[in-house]
Amino acid sequence: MSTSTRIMWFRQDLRVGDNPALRAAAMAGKVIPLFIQEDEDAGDLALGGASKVWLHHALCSLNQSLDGHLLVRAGPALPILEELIEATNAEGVYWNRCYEPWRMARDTEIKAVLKARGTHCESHNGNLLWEPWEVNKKDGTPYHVYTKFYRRGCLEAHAPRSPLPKPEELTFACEKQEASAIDELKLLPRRDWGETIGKSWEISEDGAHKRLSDFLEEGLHGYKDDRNYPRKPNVSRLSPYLHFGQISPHQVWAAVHHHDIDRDADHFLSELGWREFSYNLLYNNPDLPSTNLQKKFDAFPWREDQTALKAWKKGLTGFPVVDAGMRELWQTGYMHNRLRMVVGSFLVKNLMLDWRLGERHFWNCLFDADLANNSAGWQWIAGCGADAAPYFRIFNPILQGEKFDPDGTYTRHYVPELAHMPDKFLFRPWEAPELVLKEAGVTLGETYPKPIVDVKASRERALEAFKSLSEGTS
DNA sequence: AGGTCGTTAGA
DNA sequence: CTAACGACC
Repeated sequence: MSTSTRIMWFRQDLRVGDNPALRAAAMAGKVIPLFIQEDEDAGDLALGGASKVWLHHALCSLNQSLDGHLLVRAGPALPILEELIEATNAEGVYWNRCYEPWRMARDTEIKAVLKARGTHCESHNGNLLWEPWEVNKKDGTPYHVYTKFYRRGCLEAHAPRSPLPKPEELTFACEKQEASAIDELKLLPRRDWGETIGKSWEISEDGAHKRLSDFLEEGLHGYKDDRNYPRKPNVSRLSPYLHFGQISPHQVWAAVHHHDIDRDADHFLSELGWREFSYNLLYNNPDLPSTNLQKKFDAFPWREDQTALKAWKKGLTGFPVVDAGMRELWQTGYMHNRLRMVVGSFLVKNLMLDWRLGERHFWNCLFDADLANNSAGWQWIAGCGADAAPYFRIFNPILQGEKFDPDGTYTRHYVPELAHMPDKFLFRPWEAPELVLKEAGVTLGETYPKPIVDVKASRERALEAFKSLSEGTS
């Protein structure tokens, strides 16, 4: 092996297994593993509170995997890299690509500057099964319809590569680092929220693989149907691990292929396809996080209502299934996908508040906050995105509860003040007779809010508003 | 990846 | 009278 020094710049690939850039760096020389807290480069897209908590633990774990050698810095990436190259005589910098528009622009600049000064730069694909610029229709333009994108654009192109093993040999070109360096990034909040929020997760590369194998064992069978029931163990909960790269989609893809690809496995893989689709949309539409993909929505008459927004964020809308979802988010840094659709529809359609407000809140509160997935998801539920839910598809927050949480287990867990409500009225407590409320220990407006909107009237209001948009193209 | 309403087949 | 289905929003 060469004795030259190589910087491995970790970003959203906080793992040792299946890490193409790390492997390449390790084969080329001695390695300086580096992480940069990039909030200064990120601007408005600085990490949300929950993401910081996850990142803190992920870095501690990665540092352990690297035997304490992880260098940690904070600030604009380019000067930090230049300074480190200067100080260590590093001959190359290696990273796995990220796809946030601000990162792509910045990485291009970094590559140009470093190459100009004679430093070798290598970027790899560690995060996506298909590069976003690879998947296009025959005429070279991007897909707008998910099924075509995935079935034709992805699956018929080439199979995802197999996961790479850990580097056979990893020699460091730096000393062990002070254990307190990660603490000094001050990623953990002062209040105890940071500790309680993460307690049900094992935030490490090993934890990611345990989660995957548990899911394959307990959750994949029946996935297609049971993934919609928030109390069932049939969702993978891999999203935060995938976002931070503690597991790669290639590793997940390969592990699923060790099973029969039945309808459940096929459906689960297609959810990875949605992740690819979101990245493809973001790549082709850098304004996806802030701008309606369908221009006609620019004229949409969003309401201003701070009181309603606050009630939504706090899980005090008076709609038990909505409140359960919002409280799950606040308490655990996660929300089941079915609930994301329900609370999203409620915000955008029943409250008629701008989807970007929901996007921002999710960005702050979700462990898996991911620019591509979050913005594509909100555009989907708002109806302004690509291959989006048609505008008239408005979830009924009562029926969704009755259908997907039929015995109320999930809702009662997160809305304990309704624990003793009978199933019949759990999702519509305002319709319960006085005696039923009294026996359940519920006083509407005191122990639990009255509904902040009328379902029927707000639904019609949203349909009217959407109808008012010009029926012009896109 | 929905909901609502009207119609119809069937208890 | 209710469940199942399709049209439409």
